[in-house]
Amino acid sequence: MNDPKGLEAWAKFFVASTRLNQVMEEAMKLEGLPPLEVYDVLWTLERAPEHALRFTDLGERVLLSRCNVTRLAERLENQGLIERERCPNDRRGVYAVLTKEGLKLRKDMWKRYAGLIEEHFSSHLSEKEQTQLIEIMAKIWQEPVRADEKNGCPGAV
Amino acid sequence: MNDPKGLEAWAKFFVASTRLNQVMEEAMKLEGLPPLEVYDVLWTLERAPEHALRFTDLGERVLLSRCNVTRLAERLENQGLIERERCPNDRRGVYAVLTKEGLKLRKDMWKRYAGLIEEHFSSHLSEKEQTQLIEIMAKIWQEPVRADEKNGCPGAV
DNA sequence: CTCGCTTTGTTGCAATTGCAACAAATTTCT
DNA sequence: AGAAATTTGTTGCAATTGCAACAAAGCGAG
Repeated sequence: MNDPKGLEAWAKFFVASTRLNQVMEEAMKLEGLPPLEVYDVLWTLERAPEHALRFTDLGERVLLSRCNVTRLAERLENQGLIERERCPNDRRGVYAVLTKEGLKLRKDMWKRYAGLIEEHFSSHLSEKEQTQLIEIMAKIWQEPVRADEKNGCPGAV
Repeated sequence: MNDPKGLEAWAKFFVASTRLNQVMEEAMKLEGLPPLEVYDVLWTLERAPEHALRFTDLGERVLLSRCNVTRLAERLENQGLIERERCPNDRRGVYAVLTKEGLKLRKDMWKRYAGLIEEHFSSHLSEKEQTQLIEIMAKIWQEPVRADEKNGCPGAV
C-alpha cells in the first residue's frame, strides 16, 4: 500500500488500454465493420473444437459481453454469423456454431484490426519492449489454460 | 505487419487489462460501491480547477461513459454527487461541480480501489517492472496535457 | 448588423445491458 | 428409485447507451 510507482503504473496502464480500445473501436466503426465484441465472439468460437461452444462456455471465454449470451447469440444468429445446435447429450444445452459467413467476417475484420494494432501499438515498441510487456502481463493475469483451445497469431484478440 | 511478437503483446495486453477491470469492477460492486465509471467522473472533476468542468470538457476527459454526458450528470446529480451551474460567460454552457458528498464518495471508493490495485496488480510486479510498464505505456499513449489539471497519486485512475 | 456556420447541451427513440425470476434437464445424495 | 440441489438457457423489466435530430447561443465574414 502507499506505493506511488505501482499506482502510477496502474493509472498509465488503465488509461492506455482504455484509450487504445476506444481508438480502435472507432476506427473499425468508421469503416463499417462490427464492434470488437463481435470479433471477440467469432474468434473465440474459431479456436474451439469444431468451431462450437456451449453457451455457458462461450460466456466464460469471451472477453467482452460476458452476460446475456442468449441475446448476443440471437443477434449474431440473425446476421448469419453463428448457428444454434442442440446438444445431443444434454438436452438443456445449446451449441453456438460458427458459420462460413462468421469465419469470413472474422478474417475480414482481422485484416483491418491487425493494421490498427500495428499502427497504434506494435510500431511504437521495440522488440525488447514487446517481450517485457508480455512478461509483465503474464504476471498480472493468467488466462485459464483450456486443453481444447487452439491459439495462434491470426486474430489475437 | 506480420509481426507475431507485437500481436502476442497486444493480445496479452488486451486480455489482461479487460480481465483486471472485470475483477475490480466486480469486487467494488460486491462491497456495495458504485462502478468505476462513477469514480472516473468524480476524480476527473476533483482534478479540475474549482472542481468544475463544462459538460463538453468532462466528456472529453472522462475515460469511461464518453457520450451522453447530460444523462450521466443527471444521475450523479440525483445522487447528490455533483451539481449543475450555469456558465456566466456562455449562456449555452453548463458546469458540473463536485459536491462535498461527491468528494467524500471518491475518497471512500479510493480506499477500496487502492487495495484492489495493490492486490491484483502492483504486488505482482517488481519496481523495475513497474518502471518498464510506465515507459511502455507512455510510448503507446500520451494523454493530452492540460495546463489546468492537477495530477497526483491519490486516485490515479 | 445580419446571414450562415459552429458549438453546446437536450431529447426522443430504438437497441443493448444488467438483474432476477423461471422452467427444464441433470446430478447428487440417501 | 426419488427428493433435493445444481446447472443451463430463456424471458421480462427497468436502466443505460448510442444515435440522430433539434433548439439555443455564440462566432465570423461581408
